[in-house]
Amino acid sequence: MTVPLLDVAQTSQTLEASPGPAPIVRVALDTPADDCFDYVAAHGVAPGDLVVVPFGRRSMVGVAVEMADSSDVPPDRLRPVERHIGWMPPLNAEWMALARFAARYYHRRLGEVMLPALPPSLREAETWGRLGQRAQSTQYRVREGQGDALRAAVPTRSRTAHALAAALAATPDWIGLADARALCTAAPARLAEWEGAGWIESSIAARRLLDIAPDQPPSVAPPLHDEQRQAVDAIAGAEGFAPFLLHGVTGSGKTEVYLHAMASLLAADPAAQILMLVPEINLTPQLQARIAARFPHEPLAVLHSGLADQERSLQWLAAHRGEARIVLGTRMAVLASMPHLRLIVVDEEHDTSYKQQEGLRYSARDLAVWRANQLKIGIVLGSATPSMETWHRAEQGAYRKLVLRERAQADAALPTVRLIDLNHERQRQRHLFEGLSVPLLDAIQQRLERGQQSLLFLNRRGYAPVLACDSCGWLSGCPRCSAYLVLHRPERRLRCHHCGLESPVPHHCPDCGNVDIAPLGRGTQRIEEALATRFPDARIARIDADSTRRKGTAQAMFDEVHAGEVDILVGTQMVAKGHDFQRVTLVGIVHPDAAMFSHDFRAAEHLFASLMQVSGRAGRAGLPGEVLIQTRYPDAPALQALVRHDYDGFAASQLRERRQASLPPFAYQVLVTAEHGQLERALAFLQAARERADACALAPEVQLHDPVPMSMVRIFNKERAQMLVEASARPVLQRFVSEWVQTFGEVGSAVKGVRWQLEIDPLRI
DNA sequence: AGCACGCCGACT
DNA sequence: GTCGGCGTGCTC
Repeated sequence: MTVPLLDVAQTSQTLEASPGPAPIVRVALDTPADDCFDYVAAHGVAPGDLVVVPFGRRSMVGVAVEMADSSDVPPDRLRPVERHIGWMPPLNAEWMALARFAARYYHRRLGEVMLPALPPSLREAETWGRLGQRAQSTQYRVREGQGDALRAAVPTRSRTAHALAAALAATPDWIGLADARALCTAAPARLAEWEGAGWIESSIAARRLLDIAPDQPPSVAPPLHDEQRQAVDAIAGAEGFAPFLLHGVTGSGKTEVYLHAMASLLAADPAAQILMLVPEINLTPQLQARIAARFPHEPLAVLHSGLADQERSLQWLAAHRGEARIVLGTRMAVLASMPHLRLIVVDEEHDTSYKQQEGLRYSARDLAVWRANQLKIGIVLGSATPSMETWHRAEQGAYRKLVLRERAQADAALPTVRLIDLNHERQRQRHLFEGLSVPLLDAIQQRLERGQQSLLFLNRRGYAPVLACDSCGWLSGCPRCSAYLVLHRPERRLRCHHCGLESPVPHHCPDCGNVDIAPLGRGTQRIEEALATRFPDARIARIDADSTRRKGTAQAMFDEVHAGEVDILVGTQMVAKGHDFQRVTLVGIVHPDAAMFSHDFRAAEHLFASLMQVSGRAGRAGLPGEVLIQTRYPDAPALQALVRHDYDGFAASQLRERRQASLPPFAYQVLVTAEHGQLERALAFLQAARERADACALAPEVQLHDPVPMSMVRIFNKERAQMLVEASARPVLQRFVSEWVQTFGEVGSAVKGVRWQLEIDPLRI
């Protein structure tokens, strides 16, 4: 079959021919000035379309939100839409409702949510053309005015045809690949007939359809154990909004549950799309491979910030047009347009990466839950250590709890967790070797002798966190931040991990001239070096943000570990997530104590989660695993709970404390941060804002704490202060904040030059 | 947020 | 006499 390609110009022309007056269009633009701006609509502009409009003296891309007959803006000030994207199906009402919710909830303008949610090439009108050419090649377009005829011709009793009809009813002019697939499997003859009748213009999509059914069989799904089976049945059998917490230790086979549930859904509904979120880019390649192997016939799109602009846009468009049946991505993917979304999976739901820490500070996990509720579909939140928020909701019955108690491989038991009491070690006159205790070193030695792997975890990259002068007490502080410059020995540089400042390592103390300046404390580089000294024959690898800076090195290093080419692996948080190291039988946690002194009430929760996660790397394939934790605080509840593998008990005690102290999830919080060259000004801004709060309606029901300097008070020469606002009910807090932020403009006039930000549901305080 | 206009100090 | 500092104000 020869397939005609559409060109973009032709498509735009056909669209412009469509009738209808609708003189005004409201457009969302990425500016804090307002939610929408009114324009005189061009022919064919419809809600959900991307448009280019004049704004001030430049042009901007915006989203046409709705049509209107009139505007509050005087007619002589209304300007016309310059052009609109011709070839992209409009964003649907559900997507716009999601954006609207996020804008309201996070107190941002509509356009500030909508436009950053689009891939970069769509936000820039200059790149529309090229993208259009490429994107055009994968879709069908229903000829103008033929939608009804096509609908009428769809055989009504076929389930796939129903899906097609529904899709056509939603967006009459466009058929995505998923619908075309349905058509082809349901009625290939009919498709040819319709094409013959000139109702559809087909493009390369047809060829892609043939490509998509490749020869290779799907990878064999391993048999499920009972708990997995029950979980899959529950998820697959659920109707309407169905939130699940899948609680299972590392290695209990959560991913298999996801894959089986996905398989069941994809089979049941030929148009269905599934969204799967993972915390980090690093985790996408291996999961992508696993999904592609299991579902070789299903188009899979991947969305994360590591993709080149054009590629990301094409992946996004595949999701948007319903072509991609599975979308795998990081937090940004929660805002992807997916017209046939039927199931959401949030893996490692407790992971703090789901919270965007700049710009629109959204929680992808929370938005995912909202989205599932909006669409009345299922959502699975998976974790070995659920967040207290999620756990609490599950305990309350708002989420259905699915538990995987056993490890999937019957021969893989939970690892033995032992605490190495450093106080005790010292009493026995046993000295640490570069921060490594005798029992830990012995355990590593044993693994080397047995040909097994060891993993050492510490959450500090670099060689040493600070350089110190012995004689005068000088410390290598960052001139721009209230942080120390970290020594990176291989590179012979001092680096600030907060502002990026770099300087060469000084040969003598800049204050007193003393040449005896020494690194204080230990990071991954120093531990790597120490191990190399102690175990000269061992093959040692270090995985952290420094060693994997170059693209692709992380994957290559993980591959080496998997291939058994490494004896000892040293790493940060990066090694804790997602990777199944089959031959690691020892996990050593070098220095967990810093977290015990944090002011953050979530520190214990996060410590427990990260230690539990890294512990899970030990002992997976029939070899018993051991976890050794060096600590000076062996009585810490998080460590004691870890020894007992007792998440439930730990969570119960955490929640008890939180309830007593009225902390989340028993209270709701908003953090206001202010930034200025002088701390006093930042504090003054917050104080002024606080004084305005009394005039707001719900002020008596919220608690405003004192403005205080942030714990990292200075970054890049900006002093930062914060003020915490709390209430016992979310709606109260939301309504209060909505009213209160409107006074911030006046506050800004009173205390000038201060940059402020609102963070809803802050994670770190 | 951008990006203008607008009104006061050091330079050819 | 101009270049440029960022204070104030607007964008349909």
